Amino acid sequence: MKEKVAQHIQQALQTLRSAQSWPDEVVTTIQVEHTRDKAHGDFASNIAMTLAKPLKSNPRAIAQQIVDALPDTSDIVKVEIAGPGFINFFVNEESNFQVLHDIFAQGNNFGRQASREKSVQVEFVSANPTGPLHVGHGRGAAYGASVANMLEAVGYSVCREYYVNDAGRQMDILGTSVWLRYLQACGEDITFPSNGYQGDYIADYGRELLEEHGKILHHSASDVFANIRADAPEGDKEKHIDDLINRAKDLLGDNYSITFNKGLNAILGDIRSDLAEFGIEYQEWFSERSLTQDPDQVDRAIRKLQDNGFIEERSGALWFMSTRFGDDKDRVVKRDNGQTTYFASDIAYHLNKFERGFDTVVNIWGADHHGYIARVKAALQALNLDPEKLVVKLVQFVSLYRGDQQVQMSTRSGSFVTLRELREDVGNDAARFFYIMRKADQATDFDLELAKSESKDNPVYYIQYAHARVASIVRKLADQGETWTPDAGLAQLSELSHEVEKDLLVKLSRYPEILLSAAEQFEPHSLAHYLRELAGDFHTYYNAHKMLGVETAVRDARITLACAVKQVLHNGLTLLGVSAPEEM
RNA sequence: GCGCCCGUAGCUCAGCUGGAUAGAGCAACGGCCUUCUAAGCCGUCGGUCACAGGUUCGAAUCCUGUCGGGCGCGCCA
Repeated sequence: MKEKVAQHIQQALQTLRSAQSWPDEVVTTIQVEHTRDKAHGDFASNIAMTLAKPLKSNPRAIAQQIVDALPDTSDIVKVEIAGPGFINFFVNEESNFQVLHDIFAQGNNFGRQASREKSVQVEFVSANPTGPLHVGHGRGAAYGASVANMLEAVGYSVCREYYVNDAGRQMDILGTSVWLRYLQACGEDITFPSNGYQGDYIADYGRELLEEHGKILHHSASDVFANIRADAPEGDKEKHIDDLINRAKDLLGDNYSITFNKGLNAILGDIRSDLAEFGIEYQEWFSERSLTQDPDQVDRAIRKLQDNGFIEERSGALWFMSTRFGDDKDRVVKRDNGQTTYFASDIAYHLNKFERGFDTVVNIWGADHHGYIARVKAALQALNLDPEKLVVKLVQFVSLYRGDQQVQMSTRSGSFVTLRELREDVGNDAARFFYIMRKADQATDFDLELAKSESKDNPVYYIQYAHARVASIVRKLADQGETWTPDAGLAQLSELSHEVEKDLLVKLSRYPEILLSAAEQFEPHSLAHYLRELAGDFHTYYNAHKMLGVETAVRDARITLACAVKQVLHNGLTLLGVSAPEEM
């Protein structure tokens, strides 16, 4: 309907242009808005005001000209000029009912759009596989999954991807940590390094390693720690752990991969099942290590940068001159010891993404990564790729509260609340909803008590309750031996004449545009807010008007409206990964 | 110091890319269950949109500056 109004205005402008020879360069995008105040009709346009300046004329006079030139249509019953020059449109009552026909015709597809032949990749979570996901990752997971679902719903072909950082020093620290725990399980007396991974799960993997492989990885503590530089506080914890990593590689030889893979696979397996249980499925798990394996894409990316003239050698290391593209400082891609940096892998990874041909690449990163945006975009430009195709959405931190006490988190120390613990505590529905109900780029407090409370304070239950209430009405009707069908109801829509009913119809008709805008702006929170409002309008309706025990035509019409609300709540909640229960 | 996010009701937050008198929830207070789920509804109270300029028909929204808060600035990953 909004589009129709815009089209009418467009026609009027055409007419005026040809009749009065308005300058052709006077081209404005026609804005039509839903009015906030019913006195202003259903839709309003500010077109006359925006044209006032280029036409050097009074906005109200222009508005009058436009109104006079509007085509005749049955959709619009009244047009008014108001305020400084707004044109207000009053829509025919009947056209408000159209949305109900649409909802019943399209069902679960209502709000969805046909394929638009555009592909988008959404990469999210991508936490290092060095430990279980914690509550911070959960926000990225819920946000990324909702964004991906919404984009898919409005017609994009979506690839959900997890970038697995299975290379680099952190992974060696993990593998070595597992090995040391294994040695302890073998009975060796070992002081665990302060910089190793402390979590209990590492000790579990060590014991499992012993069960699975026996003593083939065993070496005496004295051999392991011979000539190892001291740990903190007397020594340097970084040097200490590096020495231990090298010792592990020396002593274990080819078997080093056993302990390395034990840690990687166990943790990655845990992450995958955690996310799957959270309702999140990926199309692609992209391994960082695969970039360096034949053919070496990291080297290739560096060579491309070199060919394009953006690599410089300084004191034995290779630097990418990202300052040429507005970055703060140049960045090392290959160290003087010949090892490539994490950033080099990232360049290769992004090159790979672009070569896969996505129309848009969306990276969802923790807010602490914002410094990377400039350098990655710089790299894309240096590779002759379009940095506009890369969209980086930052997800700010989550502070977890239990009551009024903040819960501290740290992966290394092992004292953190995992996503799994959170899910078990508050449930998947509350977790998914709470994570996305705030704008992603805003830090948020996650109140465990509130999420868990089955009370009116909790917005998840408020929305689900509205859904369950409709289901309950339909059940009740069936219990009474009565039947209702959408067709019967759709034939009686003229019975819907109350103001609340009209509000609900208008609200329902806005769902597709809310969804589209939420998807394209990457803002699931606006869908969440919409659902909250829709549920609220329904609760108001439910309390004001009876649906059962009234005359059949009225009953059928009202149940039809209620079921349409139920359908839209269901569609919206599904995209957010929240269940829509039939009863509560 | 530089960069990013932010500052809206007592609290937690929306505000649809510049529109008409600034919106929810919670908290506080007062009402509504012999009738479809009270996990609900109705009403009241509550704001100098951090501050100061600027842009224009019009600013919470855009620009500049100031103040205040959070985060990031490794040949780590």
